[in-house]
Amino acid sequence: MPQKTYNSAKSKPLPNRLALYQIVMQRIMQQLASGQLKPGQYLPSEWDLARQWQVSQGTIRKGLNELVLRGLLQRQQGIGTLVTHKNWDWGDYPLVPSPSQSKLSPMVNWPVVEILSVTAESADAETAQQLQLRLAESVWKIVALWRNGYQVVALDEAFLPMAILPELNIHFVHRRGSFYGFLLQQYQMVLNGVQQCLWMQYLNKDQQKLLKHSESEACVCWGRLSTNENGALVEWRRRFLCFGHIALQLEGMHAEV
Amino acid sequence: MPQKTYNSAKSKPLPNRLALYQIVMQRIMQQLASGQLKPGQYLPSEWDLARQWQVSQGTIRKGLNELVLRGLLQRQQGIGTLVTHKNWDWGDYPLVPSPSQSKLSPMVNWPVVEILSVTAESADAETAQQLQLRLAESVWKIVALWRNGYQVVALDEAFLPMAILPELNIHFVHRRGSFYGFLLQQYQMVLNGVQQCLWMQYLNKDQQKLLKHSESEACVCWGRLSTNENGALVEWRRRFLCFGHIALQLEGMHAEV
DNA sequence: CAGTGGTCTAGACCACTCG
DNA sequence: GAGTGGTCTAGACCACTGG
Repeated sequence: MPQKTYNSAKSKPLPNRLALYQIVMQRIMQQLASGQLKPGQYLPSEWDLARQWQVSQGTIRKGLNELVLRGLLQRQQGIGTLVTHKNWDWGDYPLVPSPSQSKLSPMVNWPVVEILSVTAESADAETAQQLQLRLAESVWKIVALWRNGYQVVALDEAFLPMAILPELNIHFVHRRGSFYGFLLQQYQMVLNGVQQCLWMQYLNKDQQKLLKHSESEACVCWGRLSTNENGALVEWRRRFLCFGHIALQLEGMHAEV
Repeated sequence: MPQKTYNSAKSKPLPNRLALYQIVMQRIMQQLASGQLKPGQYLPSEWDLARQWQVSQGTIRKGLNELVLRGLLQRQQGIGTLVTHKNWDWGDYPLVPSPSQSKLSPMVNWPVVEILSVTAESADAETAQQLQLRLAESVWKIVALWRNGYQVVALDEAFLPMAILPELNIHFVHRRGSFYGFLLQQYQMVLNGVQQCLWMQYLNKDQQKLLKHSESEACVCWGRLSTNENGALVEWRRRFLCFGHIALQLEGMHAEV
């Protein structure tokens, strides 16, 4: 009689199936998106989850570790695993006082988003290249403004191929707090940033007005390209940043040893 | 007779010992620093390393995975594990054409560093706060200029507590290509970035001259705080960036699924 | 002390690449 | 088919936290 060893497929021999630890990740993320798991809340222990979902503790562990890397969870030896306070749409990075003016206490601020518009457009050269679309192919354009208190700190322009998200409901998007949470709940889609870059460019009139930015100065722009779990390019997002005496803290650049 | 199971200490019951997978990491990094392993070169297979260093394949695996996360190695299923082409001092991030002008081919450029000076100074307010020193405590200040071809792209100012690196040999530093490689070889010290942030500030006269930057415009500044493997703060580095039509590509923000 | 996450092992099978 | 990395299991022990 063969002993129970590696039952990879769980009766599903497809080559394209998700790994068990990825299913673990998805389950956790769905609980996050649905609100069943809230920031600050503790998860069941690894062994409990293993029993509950009928996989080994090591597999649960690997799945949770991936979510720790993504900044969704954090762990404390001897205590447990809990959900971080994270702003998905902003992209993990809080605002702090600029180091060059750091007499203040290190207050960490999370800006708040307001979605200004969701429109159907045709891809311009930049968007087409980033998302690997043909020129003028249909995309959704989402414009959003980030505020830290009363101060405007960033303008987002996100572009998503309409082919991938055909029935994106504009009103739904507007009502939600988190756009990425919306994607997860409506499309079971988890975005995974694959490339980021940083550059400077001059703003157009509309952008200047929204950011109250002067015409003569270039603005810092932070671009991010994201895929879904199948590797398809889903979003190209440009973020125009308005630093006052504020800095963007990119912490946790690597896993801690 | 007890079967061989978990022999954690390897005859070293200290509580502060490094984990085996961290020793694996150090060995690999030392081979990188010494030049025994070169960019593009393949490592022995996981099983070979496991036999060679008398640990299990899973432990080798975990160590290598950490180095993949740090961008030092990359893996290809069915092929092997190889050393990436990486510029330690620059911090992993290549220069690419700015997306807003992306008619060009996606040429990736690695800038070249020139160390301008290594001096002993006393910590100013910003440095003291970042490195958690007392005001005016002794630090090394290293100034370096980054060029992409003939174009100056960044100015680095790094501060390191003299207490941690008492005998830093100035001539040694100057002769080396990589400062972090130098630290690894001379001090067996591996820096681990723990915090990064991004802000804008005006440059002083010296900085303006080196970067050929105008007085009236603010410059993008990228700060990075690093510890050694014991968690001691070792370096506060400010990088003043001069984007032309160039962008800084921050790829591999998260582990790929 | 019990319970949690962290490390480690041994062994199995899967998926991919190449000759 | 041989060899590589990728996933998974079962079981062990360690290190930390709290009551």
